[in-house]
Amino acid sequence: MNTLSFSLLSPQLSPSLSSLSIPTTITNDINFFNDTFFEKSLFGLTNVGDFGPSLYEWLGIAEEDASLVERRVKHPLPSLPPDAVILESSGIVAHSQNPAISIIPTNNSDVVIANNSNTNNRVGLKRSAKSIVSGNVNLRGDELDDEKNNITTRLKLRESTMASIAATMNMNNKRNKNNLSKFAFLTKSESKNLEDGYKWCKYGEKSLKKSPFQRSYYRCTTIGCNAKKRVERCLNDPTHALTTYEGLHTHNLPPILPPPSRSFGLYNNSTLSSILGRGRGIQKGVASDTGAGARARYHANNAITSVNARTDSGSSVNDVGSLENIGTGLLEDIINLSSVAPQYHHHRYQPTSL
DNA sequence: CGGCTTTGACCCGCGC
DNA sequence: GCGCGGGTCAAAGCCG
Repeated sequence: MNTLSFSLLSPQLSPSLSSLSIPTTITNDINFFNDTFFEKSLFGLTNVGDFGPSLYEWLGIAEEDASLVERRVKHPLPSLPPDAVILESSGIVAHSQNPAISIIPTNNSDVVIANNSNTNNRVGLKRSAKSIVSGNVNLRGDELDDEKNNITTRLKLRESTMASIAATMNMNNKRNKNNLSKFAFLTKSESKNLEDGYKWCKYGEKSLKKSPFQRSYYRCTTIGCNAKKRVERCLNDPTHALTTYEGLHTHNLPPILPPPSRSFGLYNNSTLSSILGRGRGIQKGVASDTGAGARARYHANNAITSVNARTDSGSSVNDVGSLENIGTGLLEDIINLSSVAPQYHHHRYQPTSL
């Protein structure tokens, strides 16, 4: 198997991520998706795990194998929307109620962005991973043709996805000047927030010199966690939101939501808002906590309560406890930024220039 | 009234 | 040293 290998510039921050090798060619070797892969992959780097199982399907891993993998890794992968489709041109777009529509580059220089006008060109991808990988299904002739197309498209997607992850990691490594793990996601979204399952506190917003749009600043609300993210509109395409993550989560995903489900819409913004309580619009629940500044938190009754230093008032957030209770997230929009937004080429990603 | 966002001020690093 | 621009702070204000 051909692989791409990278080394992190700041391994002291991520000891388990001192190097990364990912395949550049399609692999059906389940052994590749082992602990090392996940711990050293983008998912391990970002600790954005604890997602549903469907990315295994996305990657073309049979469900039974995915189950084995899930038992072996600490951080399952993002779930794929149930109505996700792969365009004939091998891009993937997640159509759902969730406004964070995924776009994955087909290669380093081509990105397919779907909209309602080209849905006729989509190839459905709702078959089980088992059927995709093993073909172990009873299909009519036309269905079999579709299935073959799906398999081909899926494998192409996996290949391009791996390449995309490699490119993203490579870009990230080159940017790691300040010993901070940093990477970005570009999502097609009317919302500013990419729902990743973590609970964020918005602590600032700035107008940017080089952009007519404002940048929002968030930090993870979990005590001791230094993860931050910034969200801004893509300069070239305001319909896309650029989310830049900085630092590593030191905890698992808080189980705010019900267990992973293939129902992507379950985690849309309105649902989040209703689950998480009162709020003002779409940011609620994703970037929510008490105000900025010194915060004290305590554990009580299997819950973390965030306490604002000014008001001593708390908001209930569930524990970050056992894996069995871990929720899910939607961080699945890995993209090679330079391919869709030229202004985001490597040299623009100096840690202090964002 | 509590929880959360907004927003102006302040801080800090960098380039000139 | 100064100014610019990005990042952060925290009081005020909004909303359910």
